[in-house]
Amino acid sequence: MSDNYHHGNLRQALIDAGIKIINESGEANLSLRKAAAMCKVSHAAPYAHFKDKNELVEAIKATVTEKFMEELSAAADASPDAESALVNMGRHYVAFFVRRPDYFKFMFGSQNITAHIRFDKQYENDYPPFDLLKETYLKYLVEKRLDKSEEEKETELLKLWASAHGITAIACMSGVETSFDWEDKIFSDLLIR
Amino acid sequence: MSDNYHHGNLRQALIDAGIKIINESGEANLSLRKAAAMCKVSHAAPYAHFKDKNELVEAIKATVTEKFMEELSAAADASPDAESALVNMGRHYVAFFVRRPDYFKFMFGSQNITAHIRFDKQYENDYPPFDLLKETYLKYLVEKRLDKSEEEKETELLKLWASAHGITAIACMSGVETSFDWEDKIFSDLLIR
DNA sequence: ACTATTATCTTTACAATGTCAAGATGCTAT
DNA sequence: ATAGCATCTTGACATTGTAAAGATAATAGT
Repeated sequence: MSDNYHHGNLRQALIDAGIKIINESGEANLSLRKAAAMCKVSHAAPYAHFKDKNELVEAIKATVTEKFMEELSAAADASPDAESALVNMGRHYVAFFVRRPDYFKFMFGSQNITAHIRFDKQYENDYPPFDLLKETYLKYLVEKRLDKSEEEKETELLKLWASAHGITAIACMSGVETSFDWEDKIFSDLLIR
Repeated sequence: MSDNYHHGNLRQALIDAGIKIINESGEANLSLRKAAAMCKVSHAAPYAHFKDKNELVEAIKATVTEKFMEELSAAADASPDAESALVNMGRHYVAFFVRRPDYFKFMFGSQNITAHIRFDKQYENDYPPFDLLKETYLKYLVEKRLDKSEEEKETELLKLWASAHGITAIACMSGVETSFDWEDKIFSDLLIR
């Protein structure tokens, strides 16, 4: 192939450029034209490989999902049994994205909310729904006369919030199918302990 | 106030217009100029009330959070004790956004992933990480010789995924503070039952 | 009541972007 | 060798965010 005119593998190069842009300056800065420029190609060249910007975005997401899968599989394979595989996968699920928060924001679009889990100090939370949850949870502990360690409390509160948030995220995804009303059961389950 | 020139409460009107746009055609379609047009005001008028587009977006988010809080508070207030308040809040947490998935997408940007929780039929999932989790969970059941109902399995699988996803989302938010390594504990906790 | 100040809004302008259309270039199969 | 196709370029246009300059209305101070 000639050096200038035909790029060789522009499609993959555009995906890589896109990932680089997202890593360096967030999704807001991702544009077809910038990705094209990084590949030293005209601004309309991407249209030979992607129908529109969204198709590039989807391709990038597919690539990230692939990497994600590799890490999860490795975690599962490295575990002696399924139980530890589950725990390990959970850990890597979190770790993969925590290492690159921009990926998570890109894939799932997380918000910038400041919330303080700790109980030992009074913090100002800027997300009232979390405050309410925290307060209610504390009331629950008092009512039930449960005496938990700082650590236990943080774990449980985070579990409650994470489950609510995670379930909501999943429920808002178009294709989730369940056969019964799982919500109630899950939230009460979380408290029986 | 004069009718044309000074709007009266343009700031709130822009927020309302923004919410309407998001409800009707998603966040991608939200633009300062459209919101301004809906308020019958020139395209630069919003700059008297918002520094830039992001400030309008943040104001809209604050409004949504307010409504969200109202629903959660109502749920808590209507509950006889804190335990049921927690369960109720969880239910309304989900319900609020499920009623308007666009709000959740706007607030937290959820993806369109198709995943099938059900075990009684073989579905094609388009999100491999979920498949892996499902498989591993099934292995776990076999290894431990656990015999659970379809309903129990679905609940538990969803709980696992939701927790992982929710914890990740929360961990990727900038300001979350914890005092210890909660991840491990949470994932193993979820299995002890 | 009059004027100065400020908040609000308009008009104009520009750069970045997504997208389309027309054409150029190089590859490949017949 | 040539026809057809994939790939890329150039040029154009509409949408958008944003800045600057000025117009208009409300308000405060005198």
